[in-house]
Amino acid sequence: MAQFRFSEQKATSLRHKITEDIRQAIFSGKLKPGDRLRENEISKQMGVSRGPVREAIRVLEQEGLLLSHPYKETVVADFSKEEVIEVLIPIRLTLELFAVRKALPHITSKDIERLSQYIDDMKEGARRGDLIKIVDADLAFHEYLVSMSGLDNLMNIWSTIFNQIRLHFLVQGKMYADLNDVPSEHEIILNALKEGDADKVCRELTNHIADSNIAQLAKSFDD
Amino acid sequence: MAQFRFSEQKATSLRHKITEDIRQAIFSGKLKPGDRLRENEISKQMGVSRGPVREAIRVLEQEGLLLSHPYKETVVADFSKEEVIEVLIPIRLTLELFAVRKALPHITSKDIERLSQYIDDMKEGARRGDLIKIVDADLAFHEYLVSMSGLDNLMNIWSTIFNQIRLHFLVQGKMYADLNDVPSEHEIILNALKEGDADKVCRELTNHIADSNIAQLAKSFDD
DNA sequence: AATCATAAGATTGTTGACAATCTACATTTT
DNA sequence: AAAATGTAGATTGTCAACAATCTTATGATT
Repeated sequence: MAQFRFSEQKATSLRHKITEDIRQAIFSGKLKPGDRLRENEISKQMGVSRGPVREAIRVLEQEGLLLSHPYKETVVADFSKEEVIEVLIPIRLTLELFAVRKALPHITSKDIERLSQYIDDMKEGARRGDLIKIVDADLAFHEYLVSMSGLDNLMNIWSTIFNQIRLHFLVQGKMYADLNDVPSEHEIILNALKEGDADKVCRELTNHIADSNIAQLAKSFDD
Repeated sequence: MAQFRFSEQKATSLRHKITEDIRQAIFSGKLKPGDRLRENEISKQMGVSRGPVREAIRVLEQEGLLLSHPYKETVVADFSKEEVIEVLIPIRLTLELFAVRKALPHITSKDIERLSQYIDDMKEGARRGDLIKIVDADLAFHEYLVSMSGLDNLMNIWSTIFNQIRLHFLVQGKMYADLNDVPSEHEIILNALKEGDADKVCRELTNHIADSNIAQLAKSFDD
């Protein structure tokens, strides 16, 4: 096995899996905002003790996905439409613009290829009416965009904010006005990236994130 | 006691106090970047069990102040000068500008008064050469500025970033070029706030945060 | 009936013991 | 001596029991 290399084994622990499981339960809609989490119930269902469950809760609380006060119940967080529109989305946009400006100078053809792939996924999702596939590809596209900055810290903050927005949209139900718009909007961004025009990329990103998202939310101002 | 109201009693718990104690140890310089945290040692010194200590570690890990991997040691995080200059300070500035624009329309004379008080504290600190007093007042000024936006979520994100920056400056030692500049720089911002000129406030804030901080860091580019 | 007090049960917080894993050092092997 | 192997001790991860606090239901008091 001269040249062969095994891929690195990242040690894991119960609390990491539990954290991921709960997060997954939230983003799959099985746990909705306001739903209560009982440590006992969770640990019994998972077949583990309450210790690691509590640690997972602390992590998710810090991510803003859970709310918890001493001796009081823990519930899934809820983000008001106002907070999403006025705070979360503008912050997300700011971070993403910042990331893209950082990334643009040293972007490679591999990056373009990968972003292209995500757009293809969106197209296929749109064709088959597979909302989950579109959501996943949408997330993957933007996540990769931010990761291209190479700034771990930025990535972490962005993820936190993005997840909060995501949770709000999830509970709102309607995420996109028209599934077919999703790939085309991202294609515009990708094209601007290819041209290497930072200002244009930012302009299109702003269009995409701020305008479309907020318009989508504003439309349902009656609930 | 017709009109009187007691201040709310927020129930607390060991893990909160422990979290605060460790955070305090970091910001007081007793724990420096790279220093190792042993759960056993901490719990014995504090006279508590490891459970709440571990939960506190999870919280601080999520805040970016500690680094921890399964079965590996936990250490105090370190932020490179590059990361602080290129990422953390720009993000901090962005968030603070955002907060100030949100706050400006409904700012009150009470707010102005309070900010004024912090500047007085800076002056007294400068006169007595009390660095800690200046640092505290500086933090309090900006924290209050952000809190005036009324956006809890924004406040949380800002605090996280600010603490990371703070940790870096702490370890660098030299925080201000000249103690006497601190109150005057903040006075400029306060005056712009009084005028209610959002653009001017933002311009001065940018000057204050980006330029002075970064210049201060850049000066010591030899380490 | 509405308010207050009380107690039982449920839930979260904390603890000390045990298990899994890592680290550093000693031992062997080459 | 250098590299590989194998312990012993230290450290982190997990567990199950116990304590503190909250919540709810019940009954007493007005």
